[in-house]
Amino acid sequence: MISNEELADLLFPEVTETLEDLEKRFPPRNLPEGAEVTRFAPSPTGFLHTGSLFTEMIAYYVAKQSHGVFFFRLEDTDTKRTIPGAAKDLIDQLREFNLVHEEGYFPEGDVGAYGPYQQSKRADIYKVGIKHLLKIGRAYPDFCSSEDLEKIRKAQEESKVVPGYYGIYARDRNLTNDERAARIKAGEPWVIRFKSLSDHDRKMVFHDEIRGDLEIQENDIDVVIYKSDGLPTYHFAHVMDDHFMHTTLVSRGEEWIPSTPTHLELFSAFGWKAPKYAHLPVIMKLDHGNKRKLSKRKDPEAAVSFFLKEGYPVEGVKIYLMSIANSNFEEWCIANKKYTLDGFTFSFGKMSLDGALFDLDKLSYFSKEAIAGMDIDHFFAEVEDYAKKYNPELLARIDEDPSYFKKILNIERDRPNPRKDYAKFSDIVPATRFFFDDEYAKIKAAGLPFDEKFDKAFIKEYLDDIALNMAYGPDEATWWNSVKEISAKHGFATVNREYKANPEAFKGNMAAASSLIRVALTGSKDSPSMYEIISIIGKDRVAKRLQSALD
RNA sequence: GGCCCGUUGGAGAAGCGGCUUAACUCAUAUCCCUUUCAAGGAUACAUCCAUGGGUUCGAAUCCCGUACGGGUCACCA
Repeated sequence: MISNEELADLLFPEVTETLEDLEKRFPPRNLPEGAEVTRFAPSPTGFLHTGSLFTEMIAYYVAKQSHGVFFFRLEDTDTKRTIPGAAKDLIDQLREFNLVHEEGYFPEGDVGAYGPYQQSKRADIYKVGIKHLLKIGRAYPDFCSSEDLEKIRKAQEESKVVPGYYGIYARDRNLTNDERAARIKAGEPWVIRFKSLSDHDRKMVFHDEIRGDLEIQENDIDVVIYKSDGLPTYHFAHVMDDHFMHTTLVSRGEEWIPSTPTHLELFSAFGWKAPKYAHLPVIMKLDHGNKRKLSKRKDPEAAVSFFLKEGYPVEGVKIYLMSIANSNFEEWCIANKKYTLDGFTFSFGKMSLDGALFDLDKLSYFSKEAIAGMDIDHFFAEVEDYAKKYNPELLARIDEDPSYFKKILNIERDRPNPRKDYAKFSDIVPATRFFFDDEYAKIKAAGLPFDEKFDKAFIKEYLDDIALNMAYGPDEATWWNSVKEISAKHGFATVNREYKANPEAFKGNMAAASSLIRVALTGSKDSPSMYEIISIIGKDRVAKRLQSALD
């Protein structure tokens, strides 16, 4: 009769380390009371999802505000789905968001004492745990092929019982060790399953930091914990890693709630204390009246790269996500008169339970606030950085004359209520075209939208007068007064009250007059402060545009 | 289908048995300011908290059923 120990040795002859050895290798962290150790543990299976960024950000802030540790672990146990380069992209994007970990996996190499931080490199560690479970009789080899499992599932469907590998359906659960040994020696392929002692008819309660006490049916399915490719499944890797990396709080998507009982049973089989759990709501999207998960395929905003490419300021995106995470955040911002994450304390208790709909309008609002809150040097640096990475057209414009461009960006910013017309950096390109003579020529060629009630000869006469005789400085009031004076000569009312009282007596009011100048200058009826525009473009070019507008 | 989670205006939400005539923010609309636009200021926008019962002197708030939405039942995470 073969014992559990002998069976374990037969399965893993190369494993000589014990759990105690691992405990020594990964001693407890020396952290102050109340410090949380959190992590972000994505799979390198694609781009960084907006929901992942949300999860990541929360884990990051929970660790930071408790003076704990935030680390990054690469969950690459699914070798089939792993995409080369995805891990690097993930981290590059986290860098852009200033949410990089100081401990964990990096493409250039791990940082930290609890690694490796890449699960595919932890196979020897997992084997120690598997062997331990084998020895204490809480795990066993299973020889079912995928066809066998399919057959079991079919039978269960027909008899309308809960599908899964459990109870009488767990075919190889009650094999004798002698049988197991014989089949292993015969070279049959196997996986290792966890022997669950739970009862499906019983309920267990666990505490969730967001949802409170959750009552869930126990999980009596014997889950696979060690795959035939020599790597563990998520369930097992999570338990081993978060134990030896001393994670105190696991924040993850709510899709993990149903498997938490399994994880908890795994922890207790080892005799370990489980971490706290916070199951986060998923960000949703409204689709034809129905809520659904933000989808990689259908929604561009599901990819974090979308925000980066469009040029949403990262602060704006983060502020927006925080406003979804904690409902009191916005009020905090208003009370503090600034839109920033600095100094705000995130709390799980203030999280809503169901998934928020992603709202681009609100993101735009926060992004405008974020941009308006930057000083001009910071703003310019951000725009330049964005242009270099994502927008060659914009970059070319900046490079033509950086100081000119900076002046353009600074229009109506130097004031208590700065202009808020840019929600994202890509908005800058169309909004600033007219400042460049080549672009202005194109706008003009397409036709300047002068008010049709004025005939061309009149407009020309008026604009010539303005070009030659208006004051180009030294301040806005002087300039505007001169414009009014000239306009009056051409029959415009300088006092709107007078115009309203007797519209027939005038060519129009100052709105109409200034509109002629604005259209000639910018090609549009809408623009920011004309005085600032004139100051930036300069007297000569302004005069030229005004005088040739009707050509 | 079983199990789990959820349901307050177009959106994010506050609310934790009487203080609610349901905060606050975005969006939308109107008005004001104004040389246009953006911003800013003001006002409007849920007769009611998915729904049906119940508990209570009193319910958005507690209990039960129903509906709807989401999640989960892999050698994926």
